[in-house]
Amino acid sequence: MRTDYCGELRADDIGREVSVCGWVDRRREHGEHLAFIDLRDRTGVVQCVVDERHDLRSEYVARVTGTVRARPDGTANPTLATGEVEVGDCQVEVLSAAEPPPFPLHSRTEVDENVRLRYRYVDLRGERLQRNLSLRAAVNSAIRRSMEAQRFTEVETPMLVASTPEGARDFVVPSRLHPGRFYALPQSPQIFKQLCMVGGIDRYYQIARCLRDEDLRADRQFEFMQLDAEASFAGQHDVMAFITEAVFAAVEATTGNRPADPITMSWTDAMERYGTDKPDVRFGLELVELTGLFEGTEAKVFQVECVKGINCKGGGGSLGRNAVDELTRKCRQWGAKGLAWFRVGGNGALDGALTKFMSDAEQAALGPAMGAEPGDLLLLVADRRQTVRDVLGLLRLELGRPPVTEGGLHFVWVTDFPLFESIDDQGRPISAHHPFTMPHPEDVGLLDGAGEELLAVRSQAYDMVLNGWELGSGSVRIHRPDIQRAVFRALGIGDDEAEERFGFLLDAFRYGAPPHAGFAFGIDRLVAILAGEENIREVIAFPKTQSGADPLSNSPTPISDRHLDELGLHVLPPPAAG
RNA sequence: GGUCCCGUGGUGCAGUUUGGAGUGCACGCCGGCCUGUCAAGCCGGAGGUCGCGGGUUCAAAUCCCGUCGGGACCGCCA
Repeated sequence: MRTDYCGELRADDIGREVSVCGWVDRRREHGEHLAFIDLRDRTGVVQCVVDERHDLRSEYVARVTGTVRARPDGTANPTLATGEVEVGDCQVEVLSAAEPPPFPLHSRTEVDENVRLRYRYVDLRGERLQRNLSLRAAVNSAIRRSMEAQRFTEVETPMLVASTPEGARDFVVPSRLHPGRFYALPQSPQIFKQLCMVGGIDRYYQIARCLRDEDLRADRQFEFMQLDAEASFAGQHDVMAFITEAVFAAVEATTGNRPADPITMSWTDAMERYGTDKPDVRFGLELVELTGLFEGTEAKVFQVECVKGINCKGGGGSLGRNAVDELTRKCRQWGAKGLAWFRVGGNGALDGALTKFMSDAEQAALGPAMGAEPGDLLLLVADRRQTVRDVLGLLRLELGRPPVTEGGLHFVWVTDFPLFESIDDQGRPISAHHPFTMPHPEDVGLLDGAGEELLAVRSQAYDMVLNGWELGSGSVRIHRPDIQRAVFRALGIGDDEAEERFGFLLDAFRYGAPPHAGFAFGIDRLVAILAGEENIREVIAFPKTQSGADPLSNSPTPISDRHLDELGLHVLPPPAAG
């Protein structure tokens, strides 16, 4: 049916008789007979010169047979890859007529996403999604090649698994053969890949679909793809090297360049300097520690556990009172009591509502501590340390985060995460990762502590961050029963509970578990950044909206009573409004 | 669970602040003219429940309340 792709015809092809197939991208008619038809397929467009009358309209599907020829002098189109040639003496065969598209396919107008999703099959024809999906395919392919070159074996793990109470909310699937019982769709292949290690697979990988029933965001869908990997007889640095190699192979395959080596930063450093565990190091505006400067201060707002600030360079002039009020409002929404701000005057003196509560020494020290120059705006938050970090971390992004397409690719490995993220009401620690994460070897002794002391225990867990996006995380897993017992004891998990929740994994470890470590990273996010998209929906063929619906297929839908009966399910009426 | 933004012919917008006839722009669509265009050009035309419901008013796209849909974010995502 077809001899060539539209977008691949070149001067070399002049004189050849070709058949091309595709969609009518655009037509330009001149009188009753002559028309220029731009025929489009996934490779691009080629101009076809049609001399007979044809009813060819936008998005008609056609097969055109003709002779490739040079365009007449002065009519070549240098903006087009096929611009030196055209297909002449065309015979046209309409393969499908088409209604006018529900929205323009070219990228000059940003069409409402709901409309694009309802007609996703039309949207997919556009240059943007064609480019993004082929980039995605190239990333997947490069990752597979890289993992295989590093002697990882691809293993497929089940989609219907046992529900576990930890972590994200599960999607559940009712069992027909076991009424009243449910499978869960996997949040990740975590348990299975560790079982693979016990099973001697040695190095496992999978480009795995993972599902979590949590609220959607620009960087989160219900279902997403991860490069999931685990290696036996390997530690943190081995795994970081494997993953860096796979990610860099994907970047190189799609951009042609190998990125700069990742920097490594401890979790504590990331939190103190960037206010987040996923630092975007493309820009400055780092958090400055000011707690010591305000020690013994008279100013009540600064008599707190922690004071930190951001120097918004030049913000004294560029940000007016309304803008600063808006920032204050946001800081309150993020959990701060307020935002203290000072404009730096021409002589370096500070101007702000709080100066009257501060000593001369404090006023004199604040500017130099923050590297202030005339015209800067100093933004301070005082509160519990965790609140200060969180709020200033968000404020920093608000003030300076560049668009995804700017600033290059800055990879960061964040290491030495705490083993426990916080202490609950009963004084028990809450796992930061999962309870099989190996503590830092220097901190194993601290596991016998209690309460707040446990928060000092570091773990051998590590995240890969790219331009402020958390690409993924991994850890060294506990394979020694004594350490596992100590962690469970710290978490307040008794033997019976451990058996009930994680029994089959613990059983497996009794039969010869190699030391192992692993990682998983989100392919959607990596592809989005490489594609210059702020939103992973732009790199997913059929994504869901923020409310978890698919405007194309109308999922989720009700199911029939007969179907429910078969599953032994009864649907309650929705809770009454009000 | 919460905060904020958006909803006007097929598409993108203006109009909403300060209520006064569905007013306007660009693209697309339909018809006509046009033999070297390429975002073709020129002429003409069609196309509207201003998301939906209620309220205020002589009068609502515009003000108020509610609701639905979309988006960004907080919570949530071990």
